Amino acid sequence: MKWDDLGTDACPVARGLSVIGDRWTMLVLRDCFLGIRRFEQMQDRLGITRHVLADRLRKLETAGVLRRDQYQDRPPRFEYRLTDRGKALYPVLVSLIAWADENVPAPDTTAITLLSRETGEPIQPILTDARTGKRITHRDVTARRNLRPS
Amino acid sequence: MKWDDLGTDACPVARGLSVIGDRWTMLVLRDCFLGIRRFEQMQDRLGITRHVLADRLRKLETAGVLRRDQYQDRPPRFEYRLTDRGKALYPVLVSLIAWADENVPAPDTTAITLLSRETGEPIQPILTDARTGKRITHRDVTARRNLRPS
DNA sequence: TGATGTCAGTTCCTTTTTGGAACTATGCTT
DNA sequence: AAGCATAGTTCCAAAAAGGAACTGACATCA
Repeated sequence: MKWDDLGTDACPVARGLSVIGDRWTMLVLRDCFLGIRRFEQMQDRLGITRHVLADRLRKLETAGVLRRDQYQDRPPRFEYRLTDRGKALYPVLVSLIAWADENVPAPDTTAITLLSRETGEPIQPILTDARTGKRITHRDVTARRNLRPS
Repeated sequence: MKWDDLGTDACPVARGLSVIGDRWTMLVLRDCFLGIRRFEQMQDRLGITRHVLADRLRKLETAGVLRRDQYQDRPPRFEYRLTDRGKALYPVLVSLIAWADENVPAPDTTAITLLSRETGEPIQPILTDARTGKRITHRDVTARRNLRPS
């Protein structure tokens, strides 16, 4: 498999990674979820080089994950916002945060906790099945490859 | 920020991506979750170049996500298995699958469905808070940066 | 008026990473 | 003896990322 073919692969993992599976994209999206919208701000925060950032934003726009809005005419200025498709990536981000918090040691100065906006209590994200309400672990699940009639 | 510094960043997203945030790593782990254990098999399935695969496996072993087991002495042969830390990545993988299935169109020949091993029914993974049982969306959550006393 | 600053990029060049193919080493099978 | 299997390594070319400077349209400051 070649990187450029991931987007049309039968496997959803491959297709997903064709959009978010590179060094910087999820960090860009993290900033979007934190409310960062502008090029300069992202570049300052991420330390990514400008043309790589421009390229990623273009690709995310093409993929329908971000929308590029003009917020001022003269001179023309743009900001990037998550679309619904982008917002739908939140579980991926949260799962990653939960994993990293437990499995990749933080430097001892800072860390981040997710809090319920309602109660202010820390949340503990787990994956459940919407139908049964039961927790999902890799032991409970198999994968079926569906061949559609052609 | 530089790529090599991600691993010690205060942000768990950055730390997580320092382990799994490159082009191929999650595809390698997908195969591991599917029961693939050997170098040749992974290389055949992924089409990744051999030295990149060797490098990723080494890094995943160093990160404690995979364990390299010798399964035969003469000649020495090894296989790679998920550790508990690796298995803990399952929610990230499932969230990605769920997102891609809905948001990155598949070619019309095949797709993959996750099934409950118990009931055989398709599962519909959602993220919930283990404490309250409520569904987690990005509107319900804020992030707190914890400064520990030094 | 000129100098400086902001924003959203682009351009140019260097360094790093990846791709592609061949090669190594050890034993097993025909 | 000639392949085959496994788990890599080595070498070179191509692609991607890093770094720094530059552009263009405006605003602000002195």
